[in-house]
Amino acid sequence: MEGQYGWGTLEDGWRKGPWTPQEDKLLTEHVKLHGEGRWNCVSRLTGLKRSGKSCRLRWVNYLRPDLKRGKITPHEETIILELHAKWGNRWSTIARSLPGRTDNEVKNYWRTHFKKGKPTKNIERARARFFKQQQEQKQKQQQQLLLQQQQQQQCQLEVPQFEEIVIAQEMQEMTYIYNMPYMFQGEEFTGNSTASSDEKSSDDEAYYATWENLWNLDDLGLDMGDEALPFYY
DNA sequence: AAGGAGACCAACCGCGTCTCT
DNA sequence: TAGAGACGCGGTTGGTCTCCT
Repeated sequence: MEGQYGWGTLEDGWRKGPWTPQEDKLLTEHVKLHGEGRWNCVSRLTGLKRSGKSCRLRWVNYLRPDLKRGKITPHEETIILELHAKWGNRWSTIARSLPGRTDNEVKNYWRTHFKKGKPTKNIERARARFFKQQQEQKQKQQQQLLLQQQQQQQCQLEVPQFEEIVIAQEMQEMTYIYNMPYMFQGEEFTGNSTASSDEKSSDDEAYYATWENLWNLDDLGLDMGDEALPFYY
């Protein structure tokens, strides 16, 4: 059974398609009165010819008063990238870290901006900046280690084992990546890009390859459990 | 000005998990 | 403990808008 019913269609007694302002009003009043949850009771209590599923979705994605309208900011974009690298397509988990944003919004944003290796200019700059800063960080770290070794040799102290040095470096990189979203806060990613392809060294390309994997995580079909590690492992 | 392409977003669907009886 | 219903999540679709040629 299917027929025209206002803007949408009526199927199995349930209305489908775009919501009308009247329906929105009914649903909003219902939630104000009874709170969220028990979505299957909504149609009975309000007279709305919408399934519980449809009501929940409309409320969560559109009617909730705490929703943030407008475009995703560069800072939010960075957070999305970071968390997607960490959790994959767990949109609701990612959305929880972005107050006022829904999983649907995050998912749509990811698909239009990053799916199929189509990073925006902002992301290109973010990547370039990430790489540059990480390189600087590494150089600094190596210089420090060298200095430390020299001092230890002079004092005839035991030099740290190679593994210890590597672990220390990795720890520092992890801290850096976790702090990325905060470093970009309130900025327009105007940092000088080092992304010029002609200037890339082989090391550069290795890092870029890592980022490319991040953009195409979906395509890898990875089954990441709760203990899934961030991409840089 | 018109048409095509791509971006954006609301909404639906299917499936897995949770909760209650 | 098992089954049914409710709920939540990720994937997908389709309509509208915007920009470019």
